[in-house]
Amino acid sequence: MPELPDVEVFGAYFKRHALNKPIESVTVTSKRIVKVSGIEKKLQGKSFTKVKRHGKSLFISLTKGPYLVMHFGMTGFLYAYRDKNPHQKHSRVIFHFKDSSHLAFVDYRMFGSIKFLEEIPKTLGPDALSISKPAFKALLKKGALKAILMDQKKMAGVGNIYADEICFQAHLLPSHRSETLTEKEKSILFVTMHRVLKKAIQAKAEPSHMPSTWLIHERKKNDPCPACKRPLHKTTVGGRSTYFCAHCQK
DNA sequence: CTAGATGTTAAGGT
DNA sequence: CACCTTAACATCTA
Repeated sequence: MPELPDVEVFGAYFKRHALNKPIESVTVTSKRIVKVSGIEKKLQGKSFTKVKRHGKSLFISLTKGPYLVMHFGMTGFLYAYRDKNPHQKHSRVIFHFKDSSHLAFVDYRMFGSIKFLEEIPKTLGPDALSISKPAFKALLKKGALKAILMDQKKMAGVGNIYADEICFQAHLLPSHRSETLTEKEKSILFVTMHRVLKKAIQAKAEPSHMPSTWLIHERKKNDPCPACKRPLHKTTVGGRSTYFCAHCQK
């Protein structure tokens, strides 16, 4: 679930529920998630002052010191609650604020991570919503189109679900070799990516709020293409399960 | 019971 | 060496 649009929504949620509140304590239930030793001491008494998203990560500024960086893996999300609320089943880290509210980092599969970093790591490419058109086009040199869209080193933010969606709406096959794309197709791809990500954010990253013409609703074998109703195909591209319409995408 | 699932990364192969 | 593919991680569900 957590690709760029989802993490953008998590960022807004974090802002609403966790910004500028002194931290009373931190509970770590799963050490695996937290890549920082002594996180409790490092956060105690400080406040989160700013959040920015880059790709699929949140970079959270503290009163002082490096960023607290959250990555949500495959199944991570945030959950805020007050004293009496029951907390989520798979809370791995809980931030307790002095005003007696709490924010839980929930992640049943534990592929998420929380760490401290001084800056955005160089292993991450430019954010998919900030990258310029020429820089984007320059990435489309070699390899399967979808693999490039998902490569976080080249460009950060697009994952498996939205890569399929972008290819579908751009009428291009995920397996399309990028070296054979025309300039025009590259432009269409760029514009489509931007539009898909923006709309997904407007829909709060909630598929049920996205147009029924989107591929995102159809991720079972033989589901009908939202455009032409022919059955979709399933393959593997870049090592990930991929859905596409052989009729609508070239 | 088995296979597969939205991500990342290390390891293996060409 | 560069590039691509696969396995592993932990847990749940179809």
